[in-house]
Amino acid sequence: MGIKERQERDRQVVRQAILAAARELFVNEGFRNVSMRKIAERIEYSPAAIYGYFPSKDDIFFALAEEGFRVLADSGAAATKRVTDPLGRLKEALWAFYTFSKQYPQYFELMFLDRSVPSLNQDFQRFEFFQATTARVEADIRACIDSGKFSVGLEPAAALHVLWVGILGAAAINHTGRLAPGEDADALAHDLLEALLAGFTTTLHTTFVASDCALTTPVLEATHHAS
Amino acid sequence: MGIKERQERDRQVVRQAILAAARELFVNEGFRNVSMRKIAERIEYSPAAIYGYFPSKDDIFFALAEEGFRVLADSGAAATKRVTDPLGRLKEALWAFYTFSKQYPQYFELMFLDRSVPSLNQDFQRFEFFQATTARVEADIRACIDSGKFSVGLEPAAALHVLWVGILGAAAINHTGRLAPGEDADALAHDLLEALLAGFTTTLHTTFVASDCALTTPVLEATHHAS
DNA sequence: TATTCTATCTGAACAGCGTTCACTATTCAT
DNA sequence: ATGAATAGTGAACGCTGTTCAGATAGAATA
Repeated sequence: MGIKERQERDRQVVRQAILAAARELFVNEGFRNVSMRKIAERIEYSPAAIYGYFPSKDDIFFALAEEGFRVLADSGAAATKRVTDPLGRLKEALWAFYTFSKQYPQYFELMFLDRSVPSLNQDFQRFEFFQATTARVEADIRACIDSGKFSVGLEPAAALHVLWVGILGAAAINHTGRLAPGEDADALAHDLLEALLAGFTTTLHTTFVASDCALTTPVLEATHHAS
Repeated sequence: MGIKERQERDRQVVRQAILAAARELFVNEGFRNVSMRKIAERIEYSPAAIYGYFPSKDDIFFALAEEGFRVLADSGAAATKRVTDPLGRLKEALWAFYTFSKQYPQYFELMFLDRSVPSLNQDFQRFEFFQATTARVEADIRACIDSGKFSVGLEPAAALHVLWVGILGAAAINHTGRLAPGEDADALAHDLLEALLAGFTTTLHTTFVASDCALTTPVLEATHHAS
């Protein structure tokens, strides 16, 4: 009674072929150059055939994003494998994220910058790989706090988000290339992490209080923006 | 001999009508929902007519981005208008950027996140408004350093980029909404700036040296990434 | 005034896109 | 051998940015 199994196996082969073709277009030709017809041409099927395996183009991107999170998680694991010092592990993990954004710019854009894939906007928190990774880094941050290396007045989860969002900004600016001519994105990412970690080791939590400026309310209430 | 002038005036009227229609679609319906045909329908012209005013759709987006930079520059100017303290001005300017990203998400995406408009990738440094604004903030940073408020071992330009890239990351995460369920983007942006400024006031510049980890070389040389 | 020239706008078309659907061909279960 | 289920196709729908020949209107010239 191995017929059903073989059929299922065949299905997976075609499914993987679709994903491989999509991934190749995605990585090499870029995000916007992936089309159902191009995928179909590469696997020598008709465009309509793909819809027997994926409900829509978005679902293909969703599957690619899952791959991306797997690769990112493995990158982080590999980067922190040989380091036992919590602060060292933290640095490695953060830099692994930045490195990932440079090595797989298309994946990075899909996973963290793009808004055009509805399923990704909705089910973002479902990616276990990402959750597992953040949990691991969070533990390192907690260790840094407990050992007195960090005196930041933040919960580990919040501190992680601060660091991660910071390096995300550096990755984003490197991705778009929107930098002043003389600036180097790598040095920028480096300096940013340095400043953030320095702030974590010494912050008295009084530098940036809300009453200093209009931090809690929008600065622009009425603008001259044309409607 | 006012005929040429009137013709030119009429041209500008139509040109502005095109931009107004594009802007309305852009702001209300979103980035990807702007199409030449929809613009044409709104101004009651044929789609082809637009090409007499803009060489391509990209150039319309370029013009919208210019508007965006103007709005952003004005936001920054308004936010820092009543503040004379350099550090206060710096905070206001940074927060004005974050506020802008929330108030005009479509502009923000076009100006700082998107890569699908070729002309923006190429001519980014040509936006004078942005340059003028950064120069002003840079002066405030220099004042902070000179007065001893900042002991950061960075040039004002580099320090500005660090701060700006940090808040850009917070804006980006708020834009995509890719945050853990319990997290608040505003608080995150706040904590990030706090940590960065704290790092600037106290950093000994020895926290994050390259030799500590593989900061200068990619962590992922060989991955299991399917080719 | 009649004619030529110029600028502007249109309709139709091209090539591409995601997606749907009636239909065929193949394979499995009875 | 017959009926049912499955996989894949070709054609089409409505959309996209863009191009181009032709029409129309107005200004400049004779």
